[in-house]
Amino acid sequence: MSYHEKVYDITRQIPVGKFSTYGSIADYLHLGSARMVGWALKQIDFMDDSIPAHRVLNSKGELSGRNAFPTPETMQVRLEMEGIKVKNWKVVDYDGCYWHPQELDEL
DNA sequence: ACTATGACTCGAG
DNA sequence: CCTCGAGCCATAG
Repeated sequence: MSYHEKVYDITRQIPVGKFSTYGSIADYLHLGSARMVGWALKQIDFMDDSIPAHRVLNSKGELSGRNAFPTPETMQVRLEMEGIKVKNWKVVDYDGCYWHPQELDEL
């Protein structure tokens, strides 16, 4: 299983109304670099739109990948539809919506 | 083999 | 809030 698939696998498991970050995913999968997560995610839009890539943000809760979507607003609109408030390209309630893949092991 | 480029991150100023 | 530098590593040319 390539690391892209692992990234997609984790991304698909992010709960609705929550978001995760490149760093936490890279850390959970032991990729050694958050850049790899971002790289893997940008490959998605043209191969599988069932992956909620909009729920993966940078360490500050900012929508750094908005430009890779059809329109920059797509990412924010999807997040707000799921209940995550976004202001000036960043999550308002960071601590309240943050989700770490580590929680998969605690179930 | 080498360089440049990221949906990145963290600390310092 | 913003800028820099360093560390990161798969991919593209």
